[in-house]
Amino acid sequence: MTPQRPTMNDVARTAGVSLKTVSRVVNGETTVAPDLVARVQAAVESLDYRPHVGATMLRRHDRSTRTIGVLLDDVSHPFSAALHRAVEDQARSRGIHVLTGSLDHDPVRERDLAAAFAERQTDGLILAPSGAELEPHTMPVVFVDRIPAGATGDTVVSTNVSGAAGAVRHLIAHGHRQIGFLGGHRHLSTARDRYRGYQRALGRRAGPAVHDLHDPTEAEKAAIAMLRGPGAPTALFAARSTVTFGAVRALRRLGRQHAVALVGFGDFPLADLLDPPVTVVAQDPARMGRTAAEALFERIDGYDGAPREIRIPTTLIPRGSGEL
Amino acid sequence: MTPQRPTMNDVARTAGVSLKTVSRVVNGETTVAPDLVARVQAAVESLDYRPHVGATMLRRHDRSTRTIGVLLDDVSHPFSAALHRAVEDQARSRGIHVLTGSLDHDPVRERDLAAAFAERQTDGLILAPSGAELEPHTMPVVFVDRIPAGATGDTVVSTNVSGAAGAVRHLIAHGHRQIGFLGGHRHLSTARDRYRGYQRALGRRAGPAVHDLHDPTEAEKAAIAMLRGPGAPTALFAARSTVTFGAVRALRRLGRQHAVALVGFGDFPLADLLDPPVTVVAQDPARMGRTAAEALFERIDGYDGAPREIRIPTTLIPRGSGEL
DNA sequence: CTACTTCGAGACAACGTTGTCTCTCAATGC
DNA sequence: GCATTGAGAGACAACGTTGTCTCGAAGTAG
Repeated sequence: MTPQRPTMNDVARTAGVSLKTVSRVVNGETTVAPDLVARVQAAVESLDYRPHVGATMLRRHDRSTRTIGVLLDDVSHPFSAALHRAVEDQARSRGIHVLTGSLDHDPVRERDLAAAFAERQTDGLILAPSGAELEPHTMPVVFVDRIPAGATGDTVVSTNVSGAAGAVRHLIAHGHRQIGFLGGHRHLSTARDRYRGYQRALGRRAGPAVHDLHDPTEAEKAAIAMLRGPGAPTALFAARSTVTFGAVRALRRLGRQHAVALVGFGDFPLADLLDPPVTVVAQDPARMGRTAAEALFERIDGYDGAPREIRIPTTLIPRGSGEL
Repeated sequence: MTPQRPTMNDVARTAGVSLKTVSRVVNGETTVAPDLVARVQAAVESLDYRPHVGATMLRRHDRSTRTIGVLLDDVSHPFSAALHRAVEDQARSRGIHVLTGSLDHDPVRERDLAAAFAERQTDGLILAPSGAELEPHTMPVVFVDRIPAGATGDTVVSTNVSGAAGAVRHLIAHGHRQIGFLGGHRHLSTARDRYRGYQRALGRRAGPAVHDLHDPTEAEKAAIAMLRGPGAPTALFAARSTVTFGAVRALRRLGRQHAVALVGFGDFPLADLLDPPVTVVAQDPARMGRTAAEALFERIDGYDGAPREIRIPTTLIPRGSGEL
């Protein structure tokens, strides 16, 4: 037998008033006599009554759920986690709840979760797209970190091209001419843009490049091969933090961490405590999340302008590894 | 004028069938003639019809929302983030969505968010308690990481006492007799338990102790003071990872990172790349999240046994800093 | 003292969907 | 050829709540 939560009718009966009066009290209307209010509240307490959200939504014509969805690569990854947190803070200030999901770069998961959130009628979605064909939906969507392949909507990204170019120019300014590139999956716009920045800074002097590196282990192997190969670079540019970790390990392994320069894209905790401390182009995931949330709320509130592409600046943080 | 989503009635009209037939098709009942199914589906497509969740819930007597809440200290903190991710994975395998919230050790926020989730009728809650008085609620709750002050429910925690004791015994085994303790807020059960483990391992030989350290900066100051003070320890035990960061910085600042031993409670990325690599007692946040989610789902499914306290073992990972 | 206003509180319908009942029509068995 | 069955499809009520309408009582003005 199910516990059967009490309804307004039960409350009305125990309080000895009409159903509608309970409704009024529950909704804080002022047109109820004080003693009745007290009786109703007592009954609500004693029965532990809670309004049925479904019925309330139905009657109020309220399709808004005061909930948004956030779909990121992996909520346990520091970048995604910081972004998520910033979105949550923005949402909290508006009394809105946040549903989360990790996509792991899986297009199927992306499509399914986006559809599920649409189905559950979240009021909006913040999505780090990895190339899924999204079902068309009416709900507002803001893309973060990467530019989606097909769909249109507001997009919040780092200044990937100029950030990467700045990193490489920094290496050039420190005398490096042979600079290697280690990058992530090229089907993601971030990987492509950072490579473009690298190329832009170097022109025809572009050095050896390895793409589509997935995790630190792969990156470590690629870096070792590059440093042992012909035309070995004197400096490395690592286009994302997992690749940076692999590069750090590779240099350490070869005992060349003080001989080969390294600049990574994306800051990470303890970068300043490594030996040498790692120079990075820092992104600002918190600001990206905040900005994405603001854009989404504007859309939810009815703003209907053309899709915007908002670029969040990156910052070069010289720490030692890039100034060798 | 509101966009007004279409209802089943609209679909029925455009498909030229009865309301109920649409309901049957939408719910995948098999007692509908194939041509009607096709007509209805076409109408659903063309109108972009989606069932009204409120009405569905109402009619189905379905108070379940297939959603759980996860309230942790800070979803951008690696420990919370890993735990969150594990919960999410468990939930996904059951087709359940996850609402998140960061509490920042704020009891008001804890109470408010727990109440809000109860209000929105999540089916259950996973909570890292920090001492708020929770309103009584009917929804199942599983506590993680810390043991709540008042409320009762299943609890999933690390083996804090024995883990801390093991860390300290490890230092003792390496010849240390004067071991300092750096810990977090004592109103949290984790801080108290880890201190108890420290005391248990040392008995009356317990060394200097500083409690209630909040962030790396505070911890760094405290460690420096301790190492400069009278009876300076030859080894440090840092009871949480933010404190460990501060201790690492302090030793580095004093140039004593190869002279004073350090064991931290809680693993962190790149610990193995520092100099010296940091020995830790690793927790298993992913397993804690998985376990908590399993416990919660059992409760949601109706299990009604006495509250359980599940302890997830910790693992000592010697890396160098504790073997000086 | 009457007429008019105001205010509190209940009756009733409606929101969009699904469970149950009923009806029709065709297929089946004897 | 008639009764029986069953499957497909519609009519209707109901879920728990809120908007609207109504009604009675009390207050106010003339």
